[in-house]
Amino acid sequence: MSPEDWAFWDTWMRAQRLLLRELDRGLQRDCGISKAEFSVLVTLRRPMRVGELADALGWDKSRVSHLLTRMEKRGLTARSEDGAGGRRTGIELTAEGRRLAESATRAHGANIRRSVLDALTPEQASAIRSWSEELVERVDPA
Amino acid sequence: MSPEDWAFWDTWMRAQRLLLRELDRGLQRDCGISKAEFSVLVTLRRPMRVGELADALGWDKSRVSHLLTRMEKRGLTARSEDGAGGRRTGIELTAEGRRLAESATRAHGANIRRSVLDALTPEQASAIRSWSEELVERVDPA
DNA sequence: CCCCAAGAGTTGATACGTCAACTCTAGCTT
DNA sequence: AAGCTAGAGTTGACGTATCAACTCTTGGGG
Repeated sequence: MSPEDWAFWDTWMRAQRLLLRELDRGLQRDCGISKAEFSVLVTLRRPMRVGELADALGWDKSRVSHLLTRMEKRGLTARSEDGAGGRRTGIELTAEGRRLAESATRAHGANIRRSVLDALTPEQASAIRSWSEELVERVDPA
Repeated sequence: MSPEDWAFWDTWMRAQRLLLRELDRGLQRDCGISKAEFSVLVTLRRPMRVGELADALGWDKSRVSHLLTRMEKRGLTARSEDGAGGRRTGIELTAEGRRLAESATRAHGANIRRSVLDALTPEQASAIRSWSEELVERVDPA
């Protein structure tokens, strides 16, 4: 790696970190939740199993389980008690969770638009899109 | 935010996460250190104060202090005992730390080149470079 | 029918980042 | 010189991510 390569890489990663930090703080400030919690809220649109949610998010089951435990304590999600027939029915949002999902989507979307999308030129957007798609395809074709 | 905007954003962030995860694992596998530790190793080329290192990295002092405590336990860095004259002399790499810094730079650089740089078209690279520079300038002009 | 193997989910240990509170020192004020 | 304040550094608490170990259920052989 040449010094220019390192400089390019450092700047890129620095921009990335600054952006994520700004968005995280916005979400925390406006809605009182973390980005991970936001992801759960918008993904859990219907009752699911833990494994299903983990797959949808591309996360590890353990991470989902820990996060659900914390969200459950705050009344955002619920684990349904094992059904009488012995079937596990899974997890779902509470009414409070659904309400938050709605308002957080609005607030977070506005932040993203303002901090990122509005500042992108069409060429930048298409280059980033193509790079992202290629990388996802290469690393995680599923 | 339109559904296309959300899809664009989700793909971008997903690519970012996959990339960082891959590089982190490579660094851990090849050198036994985290990305944060790598940053300290390459930045701490001479004895410094904690605050100076924190500024250079753009991190908070507390984070640096915690990380130094962990790295010290593993023999990578040392806090110099307060000098006789009452001057604080700060922190530095051990010989082991210097050795690791050298080899990790090589290994990590090769991973970055292979996973990222070699896969970028010139247009993608220049779009990403310009976006990164603009964002860093906007958010953290220092 | 019993046992066991596989999968789902949870838990605990450890590492990490952030925030706020704390300690210590040095330089300044009076 | 005594006290105060500002800045540096550390620590503790908490939320979070990852890994491995564990439990529980279930479904399939014997």
